[in-house]
Amino acid sequence: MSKNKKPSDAFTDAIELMFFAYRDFIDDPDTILAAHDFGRAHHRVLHFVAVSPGISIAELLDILRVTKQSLARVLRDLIDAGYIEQRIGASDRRKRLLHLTQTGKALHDKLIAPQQARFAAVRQAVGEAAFEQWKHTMRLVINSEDRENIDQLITRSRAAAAGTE
Amino acid sequence: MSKNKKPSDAFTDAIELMFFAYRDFIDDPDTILAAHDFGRAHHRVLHFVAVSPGISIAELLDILRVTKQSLARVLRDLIDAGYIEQRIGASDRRKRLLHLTQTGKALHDKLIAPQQARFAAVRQAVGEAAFEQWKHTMRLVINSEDRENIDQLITRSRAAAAGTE
DNA sequence: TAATTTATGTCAACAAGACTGACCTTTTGA
DNA sequence: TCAAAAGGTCAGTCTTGTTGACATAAATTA
Repeated sequence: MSKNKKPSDAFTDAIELMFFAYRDFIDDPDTILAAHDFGRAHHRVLHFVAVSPGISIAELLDILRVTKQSLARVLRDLIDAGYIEQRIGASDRRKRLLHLTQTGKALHDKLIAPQQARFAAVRQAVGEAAFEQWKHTMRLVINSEDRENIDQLITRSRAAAAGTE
Repeated sequence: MSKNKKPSDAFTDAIELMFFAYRDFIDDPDTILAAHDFGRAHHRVLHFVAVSPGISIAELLDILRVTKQSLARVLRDLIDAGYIEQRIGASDRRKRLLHLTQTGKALHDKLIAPQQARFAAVRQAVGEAAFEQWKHTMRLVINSEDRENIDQLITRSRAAAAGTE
């Protein structure tokens, strides 16, 4: 009975999986952040500075898609608290290039750890191949016009991470 | 050089895919909602009432993981605007069971359409099997203690959707 | 050199949506 | 009958998003 679905009824499971997976995925860092009097907005800034050391304000605005004012507020908090430092650009002295301090790196590591553990468990459960397949599929959920930029960002992230050791 | 990664450097790509995929996934409905003077919070309520007709306030609070006050505000908006109606529970008259009105259903359809289109394109690109594999993997991103509840919710969603035709 | 554009900072004001804590009514069930 | 459960509501706070205006320093262009 009723194996027949309207086309418009499709994909509700996928949509709900996005909601619940994201909800849980973001929950562990949120708990840690609360203890530091920071919020998700601070986390996002910390993360993209971590993976793109030397990123400029304009680039960060482009990734986060928030206004200058929204960014300025949380960035100020992070700088004042000594987690991020600004360096004046060598080639273009108008630019403020952002870097994590040692404390900033430590906090980022602490925030990312539960998310890494989550994905380590997932890969463990489904296997390497299925996990790579998941990433490939997930990439296609992103707007097509953004994919190449994000590919580059992820490549840079890998390089930055490798440089940390 | 530096093919060797620290264990702590792993999964950054997966983490960023979560961020960007969710960002774009949520963007289309947001645009539609703005035209109706509603926000994401309204969307979430509308959605879970759509897929679980007759859901109670307490159940909805449990899914959304927000406070009674947060829910009350947006629910009030939706009821006042005629998108959701409350029916007093037959077996327990303390409960307010939530249902979409015809207008509510129409709005929900409009909001979910771009997300369905997004996943239709993804499934088209990767194939049925890989898409099912993606869903299986995505389910494991959810906290293990929540998975069975969500399985049931998704099953109910399917039933509700099938009943619509 | 002078004028313009770019990158960034900052101020004020506002809105959505989350939170806490208190207190209320209605209904149920022991 | 009375405590517990389901829900409603009030007041106040916080974070994070928004707009629009204006300021400064450095780079670029005419």
